[in-house]
Amino acid sequence: MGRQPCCDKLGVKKGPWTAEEDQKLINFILTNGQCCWRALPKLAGLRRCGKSCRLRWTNYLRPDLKRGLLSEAEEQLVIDLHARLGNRWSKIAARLPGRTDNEIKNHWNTHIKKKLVKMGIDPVTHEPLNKQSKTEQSPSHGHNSADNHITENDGTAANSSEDNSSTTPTENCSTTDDSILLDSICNDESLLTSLWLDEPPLADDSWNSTVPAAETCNDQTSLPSWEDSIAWLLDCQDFGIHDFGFDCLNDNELNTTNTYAKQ
DNA sequence: AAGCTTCTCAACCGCCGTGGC
DNA sequence: TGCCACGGCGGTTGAGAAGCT
Repeated sequence: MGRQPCCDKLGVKKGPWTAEEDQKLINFILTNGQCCWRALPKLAGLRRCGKSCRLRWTNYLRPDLKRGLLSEAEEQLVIDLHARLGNRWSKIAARLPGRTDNEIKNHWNTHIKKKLVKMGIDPVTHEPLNKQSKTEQSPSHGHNSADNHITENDGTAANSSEDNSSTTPTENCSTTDDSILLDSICNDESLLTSLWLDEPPLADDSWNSTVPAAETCNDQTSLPSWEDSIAWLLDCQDFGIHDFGFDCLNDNELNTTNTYAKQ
């Protein structure tokens, strides 16, 4: 029997999104907020699966996304969080404002994994590879690496960063802000514990306040026109919010900015 | 310049957790 | 209590880009 498909496969378009589809999706979400993804395609006039719409929005169209490669500090933060949380990409992404789980997952698989292996570190356990080979006979070891990592941090991941600069070019400048972010998160055990305990992610919270619900955005007297909004969103796609300098804002500042924008 | 290989990342797939009935 | 619908997540795929010979 099995589950029903998430959407009617017949007549549902797949593959890369066109600019026109993007615009329809942006238009709809700006107008109505993020409501029922399943019904969205029909309401927005898209021949897409609701999941596909959600993915497109969260991974590409959201205006608060940073574009471009992860900075050195972000990369180090990902390594550190992965050592503690395992492949919980959404949780890791929640600690990196403007980054998506998909983006981090991709970066991990294409860059960080290789880098760690090169450095002799097992990307799964974050243990040195030779040490790993000695202990891998133990049936319990590595079975649930995430569980192991959360209970203790031997500092392997943190140490692993030392020769990062020699192995990978720094595509983005590693800012002081990034370093502060890294330090504050990595040193905050309670924060990491709360992540492990499925506390609501802050970055998502900040975003949630960005998109007005249909009921709450009726007062549009001061809002830019839809054309302006869409143009701005599409600009964000091209340049990334990072390029506007918004990434220096913390979540509260973003909230404030978003609240102000709604007024 | 052309063909081949490797890399990147957007997008899809299927499973899981949760809430409503 | 079980079923269903839905949103969300992580693993995987494949088309296009980039690099190499």
